[in-house]
Amino acid sequence: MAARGSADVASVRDIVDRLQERIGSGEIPIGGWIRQEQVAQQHGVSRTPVREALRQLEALGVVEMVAHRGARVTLPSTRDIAEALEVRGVLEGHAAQLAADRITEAQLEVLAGTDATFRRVVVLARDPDAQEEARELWYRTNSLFHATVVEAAGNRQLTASLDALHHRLPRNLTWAGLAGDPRLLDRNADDHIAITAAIRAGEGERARSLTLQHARRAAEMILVRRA
Amino acid sequence: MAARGSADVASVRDIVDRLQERIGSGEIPIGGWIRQEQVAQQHGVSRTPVREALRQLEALGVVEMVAHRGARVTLPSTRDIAEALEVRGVLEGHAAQLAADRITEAQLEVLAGTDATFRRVVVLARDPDAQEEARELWYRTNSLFHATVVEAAGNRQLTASLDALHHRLPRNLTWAGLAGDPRLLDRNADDHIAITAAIRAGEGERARSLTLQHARRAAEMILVRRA
DNA sequence: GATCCGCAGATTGGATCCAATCTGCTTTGG
DNA sequence: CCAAAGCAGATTGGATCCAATCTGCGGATC
Repeated sequence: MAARGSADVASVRDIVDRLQERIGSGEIPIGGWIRQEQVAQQHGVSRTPVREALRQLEALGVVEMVAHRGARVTLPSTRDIAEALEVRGVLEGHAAQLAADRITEAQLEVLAGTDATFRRVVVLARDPDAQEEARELWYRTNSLFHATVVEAAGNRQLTASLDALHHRLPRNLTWAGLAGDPRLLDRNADDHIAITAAIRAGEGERARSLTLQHARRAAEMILVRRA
Repeated sequence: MAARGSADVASVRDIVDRLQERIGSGEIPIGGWIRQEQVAQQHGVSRTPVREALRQLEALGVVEMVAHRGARVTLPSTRDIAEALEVRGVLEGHAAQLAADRITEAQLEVLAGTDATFRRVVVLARDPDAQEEARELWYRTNSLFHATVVEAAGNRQLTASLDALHHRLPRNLTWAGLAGDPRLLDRNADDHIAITAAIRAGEGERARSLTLQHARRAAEMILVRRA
């Protein structure tokens, strides 16, 4: 059985997934170097499959490989982030539009649930001692909301394109912009609720434009924070 | 110097590019297997860098690797193609909308040139002996048109997302739908010209909806052809 | 005291080697 | 004559080995 970090003997796919997790969670910091030998030992394999995994991550835009120096987690520029969020808004907007026609009753239930949770987060975030809990809850809820809309759109290529974009962006970027300002958080909750309402009403065009606006507002907050 | 197929000693990046070319041009057929040893010899390297290149292509969705059997060029399903074309329409539609605000005079010149060439192709395609020439010219012109619009949009993430999508689709797919029907080809030329006009007039919303319609028509033709 | 040079250690890139697995053909049994 | 078993060749997956290169540090030089 597993004596090392995770499972004994791992496939390339496993290594890719594990590294994505560790990068996404911040365990491996943005701009940080990834040592092949270290990853190899953690997974109980030689460097060969690790190198292949790193090449996949390179193709996905998650890391960049520098000759004879190694792989480091891609550090997106402010421009990259702004552009990626714009594209994300476009794709999610389209997903929302499709969802308005195709969403199932069960998926609408899920959205109703996230709406309620977003409201709870607004309240929770007022407590200075619950910031970490609020962040975690908001992040999970936000992920669920967007994943549900995209799933309801029922277009796998759309899902794939959005996944690719997300992997190129640091996680919790939006929360960094929301944190500390109750008004922004409140508006964020309103955005989600309005999108749900438009989808439920079958108003695709409105769902699309609300989603695009929502993404652009998120982008603004993030860029202001970084400026 | 190079005694072998292309350049002597190639980097992983070179191998990726070369394989993409050979897949895109149809030299390696869809569904065909890629032999590591063969590619290695053609590039004057061992199988190690070839495997890394194949892993990148796998991450890009260009090939799929089957354990102990090898890499084969991805065979997209009809559904995959339909969905990818839908997403492409959305992204290019957005690009057209942005282009309407940002396009330069020089880029508009290029579009004027492609418009003229599209008209020439319509005429050329009436000659049964010039089919191959027409196909080639249409393909080059179409690529230039879309590349120019995306470039004018000035969003690198949008470009990257579209490139990723294109690599997942067989080349010359649209021509396969257009070929042999002068009415469709004529309409295709009209589409491009109308989009150019909307961009030139700065009417972003119209450019967007025309582009989306254009993509959907292309999708329809392709799917009818495959059905 | 600052700068340049060069060497030791660390790390990667790629070649080669071997075990595991798959394919297709041949053989064997019904 | 057909189906199942088995064997040989081909091919991949991964481990290991070695050369090339980069980094950081210490000493020589001005």
